[in-house]
Amino acid sequence: MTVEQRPVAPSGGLRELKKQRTRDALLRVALELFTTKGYEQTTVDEIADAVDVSQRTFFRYFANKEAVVFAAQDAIESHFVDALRQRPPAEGPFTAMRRAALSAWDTIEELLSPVVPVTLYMRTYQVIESTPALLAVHLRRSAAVEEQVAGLIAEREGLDIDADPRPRVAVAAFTGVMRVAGGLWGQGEDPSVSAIRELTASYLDHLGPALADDWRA
Amino acid sequence: MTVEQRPVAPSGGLRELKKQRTRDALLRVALELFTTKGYEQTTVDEIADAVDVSQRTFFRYFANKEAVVFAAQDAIESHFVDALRQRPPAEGPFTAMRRAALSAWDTIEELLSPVVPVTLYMRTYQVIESTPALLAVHLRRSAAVEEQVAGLIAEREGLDIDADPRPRVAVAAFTGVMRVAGGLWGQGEDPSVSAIRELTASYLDHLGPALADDWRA
DNA sequence: TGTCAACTGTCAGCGGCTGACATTAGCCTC
DNA sequence: GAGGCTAATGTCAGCCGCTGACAGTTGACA
Repeated sequence: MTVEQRPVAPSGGLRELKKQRTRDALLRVALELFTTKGYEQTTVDEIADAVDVSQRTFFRYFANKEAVVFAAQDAIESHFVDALRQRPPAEGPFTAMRRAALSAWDTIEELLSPVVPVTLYMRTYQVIESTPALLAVHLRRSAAVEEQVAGLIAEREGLDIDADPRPRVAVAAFTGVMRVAGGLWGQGEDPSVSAIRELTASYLDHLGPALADDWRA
Repeated sequence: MTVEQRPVAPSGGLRELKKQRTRDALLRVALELFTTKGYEQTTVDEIADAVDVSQRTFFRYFANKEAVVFAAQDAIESHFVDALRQRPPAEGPFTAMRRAALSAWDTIEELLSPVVPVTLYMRTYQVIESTPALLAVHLRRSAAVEEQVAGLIAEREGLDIDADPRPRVAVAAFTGVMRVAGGLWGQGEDPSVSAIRELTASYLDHLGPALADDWRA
């Protein structure tokens, strides 16, 4: 009942519907402000005022100012994890992660658009990458996902995650590369889904060669 | 008292010395408090009071509360970068990074002890790993170092960092593994330098095997 | 319609942090 | 030494994020 409701699950009730509306309004207004005047330049009071709601109410919907920024990211991350779960067990760890990532990008529009315009999210991502405080939180959240993914990989391979280092190591390398791609995309000029998708694919392709200690081959 | 003493060292001024002392005092008191009662449970006012200094003065020495925590980390990171710079150019990227990391751990005592007791730093590291806000900042800082290291690697190999993805990819994989080791060490029970050193070495050894897509070999 | 529970607003307050201005104290010259 | 200069510090006021407490409002449901 507190802060982390799902954007979905409407199901009748005027009360529920109003809540849904306020939450959506807060989310969109906030992202709009963040992407136009910047995250730190935007005050929680401004957001609340724009939605005609008290500041206290804002904090009843979102645990803190950051939480608004990562509301969409939440969905995306579990989207990727779901995709990974559906990979056939025969695929090796890297193949599975790679395909899960790419297929997650492919279906991101359907996932996001009910909640937030996709282009707004894309701009939000760039705000994350360029705002130190947000980047820090983003990295920490990624680390948490990473741990979860490592667990999944260990499970797929029938390994004990605390006994065999390979799941965590492989996932660390994988998400490290993903992060590089995301970072470069955030700095680039093409804020489209296809751009980040291609970057991801290309950089993952370079992981193997990059690990050889002799690059002059 | 009668004899006028000329300061032998040019940096000997009383003013400079006092500044040094307050800074050191703030640093140690802060780390001591953080490691005993926790980072968020410690107030900047407490720290300042313990050193008989106004809160405002604290913020003149450290940009923010976090900065105290990472003061030592600063030294360590540039220590590693320096070690990497001194690696013979013939070494491949991974060999160079690996040896730089291990040699940095080997000489960490001499580096730290003038500023802060090494055991205090070790405990501080565990506070970082277990405090979400600090972990986030730590990861962001690591990302910055990563970028710097990628530049160095590119330079060693005579590559254009924006044209060839391999430097960033390799470094991302490398530091990903380092982070896993650091995280596990922070959760473990042996807060010694040798423990983290061994963990680091062992996990780096697993990077190659972990990247093979078939782990049943 | 009236009761109950959920949702919201208001208020007071804490902690991190900053700008502005006054005060102290090291430094340097005469 | 006395006095002027300036860096370092203290004090004060205030913003912003965030929280607990309490009271008022408004859906839900008998």
